[in-house]
Amino acid sequence: MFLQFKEQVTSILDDAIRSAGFEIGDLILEPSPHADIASRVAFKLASKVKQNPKEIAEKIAAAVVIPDGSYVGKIEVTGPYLNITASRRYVDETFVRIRSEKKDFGGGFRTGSIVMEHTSANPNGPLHVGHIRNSVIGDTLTRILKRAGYDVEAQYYVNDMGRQIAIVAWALSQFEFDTAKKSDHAIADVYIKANADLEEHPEKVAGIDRRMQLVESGDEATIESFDKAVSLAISGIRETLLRMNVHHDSFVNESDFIRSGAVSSIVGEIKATGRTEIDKGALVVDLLDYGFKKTLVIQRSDGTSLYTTRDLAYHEWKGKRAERMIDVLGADHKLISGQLKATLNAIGKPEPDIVIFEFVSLPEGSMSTRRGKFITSDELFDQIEEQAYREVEKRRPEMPDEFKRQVAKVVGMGAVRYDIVKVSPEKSTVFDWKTALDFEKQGAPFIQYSNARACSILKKAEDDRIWNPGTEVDPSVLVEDTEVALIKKMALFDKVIDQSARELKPHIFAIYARELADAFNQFYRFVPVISAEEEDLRTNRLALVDCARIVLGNALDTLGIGAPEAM
RNA sequence: GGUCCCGUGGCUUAGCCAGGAUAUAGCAUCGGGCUUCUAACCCGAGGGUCAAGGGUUCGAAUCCCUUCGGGAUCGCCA
Repeated sequence: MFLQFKEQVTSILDDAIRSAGFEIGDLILEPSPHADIASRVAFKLASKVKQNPKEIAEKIAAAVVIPDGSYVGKIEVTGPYLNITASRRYVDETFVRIRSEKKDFGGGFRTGSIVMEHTSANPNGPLHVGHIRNSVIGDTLTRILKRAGYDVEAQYYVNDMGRQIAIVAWALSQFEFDTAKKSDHAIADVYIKANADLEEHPEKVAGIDRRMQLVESGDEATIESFDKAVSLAISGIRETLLRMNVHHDSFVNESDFIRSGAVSSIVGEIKATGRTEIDKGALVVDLLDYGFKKTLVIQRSDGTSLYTTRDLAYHEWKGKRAERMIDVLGADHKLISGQLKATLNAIGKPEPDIVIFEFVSLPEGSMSTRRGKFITSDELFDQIEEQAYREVEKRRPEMPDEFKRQVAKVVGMGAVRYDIVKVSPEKSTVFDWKTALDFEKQGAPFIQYSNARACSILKKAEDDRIWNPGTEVDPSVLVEDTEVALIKKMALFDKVIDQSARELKPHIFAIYARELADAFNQFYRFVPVISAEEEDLRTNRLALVDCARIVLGNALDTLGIGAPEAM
C-alpha cells in the first residue's frame, strides 16, 4: 500500500514543482517521524536555483493539488521540509486490502526469475554456527524475493570433488566411522583425524592428489568413494537445514560440470580471450584490467580443475537458467567472487550479484572444521530448545508437555533465526553461549507472542460468538492513535519488502517485523477489544486484530519463523 | 606490506551507498502499571566526544584524507 501512496505523492509533487516553476528531479522522499513521508526536495532545488529552501518549499506547497480520493491527505511545510500525511482513505483501504488479500498482502509487485545460491558448505562435516549465518541470510532473502513477486530457485552447490572431499573419502578408508552418530558429525570426526594424520605424514598427501586426478578422469571406484562421503555429510546437513526451516529447491553437484564437459568448454572460452598463460605449469588468467594484480589459477599443473573453474561453469549454467543470479558467500570469498565476476564478464557471460556476510568467530579465534574448532548448529539448536522449554515452563506450567515441547521448538528456532538475521551482514560477530541462549525480549518470541495474542483474542471472540471472520466491516470507526498507527505500520509491508529485495538486505525486514509487533502491542494495551462497549466498534477492532494476525503471520513466514497460535 | 569490511551510551544494534528537522531500537539499571482480551507486555527516567585527528560544505554519524583498533584476504584450498 505504501508503494502506491508514494507513487501518488510523487505524481502530486512533480506537478506542484513544475507549476511552481521549478525543474523536477529527485524528490528525496523518505518516511519521517514528522509525517508519513517527507521530502527534502527544497534543499536540492535551493542550491540549483539559488533561493531560500524554505521559500521554495512554501511555493511548492502552495501549488499542490490533491485529487479526490487520493491516498494523500495533506502536504504541509515545516521549514524547508514538505511533510506529507496520508488520507483516511489510505488507512481504510489498507484495512480492506489486508482482509481480502490475506497471505498475499504486501507483495507480488515484481516479476522475473532468480537463482539464489546459499549455504553451499563443504560436505566435510556438519553445519557450524558460522555456516548458518549464510543459511539464514540466504533463506530469508529467498523468502523476501518470493514475496516481492520473483520466481526464485534456491540452490545448494555441493562440492563433491574438491581436496577436502578427497580427504574425507580417504579418511573413510582409514578410520572407523561411528554409525551411532549423526552422519555429518561422524564425517567430521574422520576428516579431523585425517587432517592431523596428513600433517604428521606429509608423504601421504600424494595419495590425496592421486584421488583428485582419478575422480576427475572418471575412475568409477574413486567416484563412488567420493559420492559415499558426500552423501553421508549432505544427508546430515539436510536434516539440520530442515530443522531450521531452510529450504533448497535443488542440490547441484560440482562434478556434473566436469562430466558434462562444461568445465573444459569454459576453459576453452577463456583461453580464446588470449588472457591465459602457463605459470609454473598451471593455467592462469590475467585480470589486471579488472583491477586484480594477481592472476587467477584455473587449472593445476597436473591438469585438474579447481573450485573456481567449476564455479565458472556452474555460473554459466545458472545464467542460462534464470534472469538473475544471487550468491550468498562468506567474507573469505570476497576476492575470489570478484575474480569470478571479472572472468565471466571477460567471456561475455552474465555475472551474479554477491551478498557477502562477515565471519562468525569463537572467543578463542576463528572456526575451522579441519582442526575441529567449531560449534555445531545441532548443538546450538538443542541448547536453545532446552532454554526455550524452561521459558515456556515458567509461563505456562499448567499446559501439557506436548504443548511446551512444541512451543519450545518453534520459539527456540525463531530466536536463533531472528538473532542472526537482525544484524546487518557486514558486521563480524563473536559467538558466545551466554548471548546465544539469552532470549532477548524483543526478538522473535516478541513477534511470535504478538501473533499468538491476536490469535487468542480472535479465538475467545469466536467462542463468545461475538466474532465471525466474514463479517462486514467499516474501518472508519477506528480512530484511536494506536489503531491508525498499527494500520499505517501494516501498510508499510510492501515498502519494506521492496527495499530489502532491492538492497538484498534481510535485516531491514527483520527490524520492520519487530516494529510491527510493537505497534500491535501498543494497540493491545491502549484499547479494549472484546470488552469494547459499542458493538460496531468491537467488531471493527476484532477485524483489526484479524488484520494484525494476517500481517504478523506474513512477516513471520517471510522470516522463516513459525507462528504458534498459542504460547 | 597491499586490498576489502567493521568501529555509534556498560553490552548488542539501526541510520552511512543517494549529507539536512531533537542520532534508532533492544538488553542491562532505576521508577510506574496485571479483579479487565496471555505481563514473553505496556508507560516513564537516566545514560552518547557517532574510534581519534584533519578536510569538503550553509550543514557531516553519513562524503574525502590520515591514524589507531578488530575481522577477512593476498595463485595451483574452498
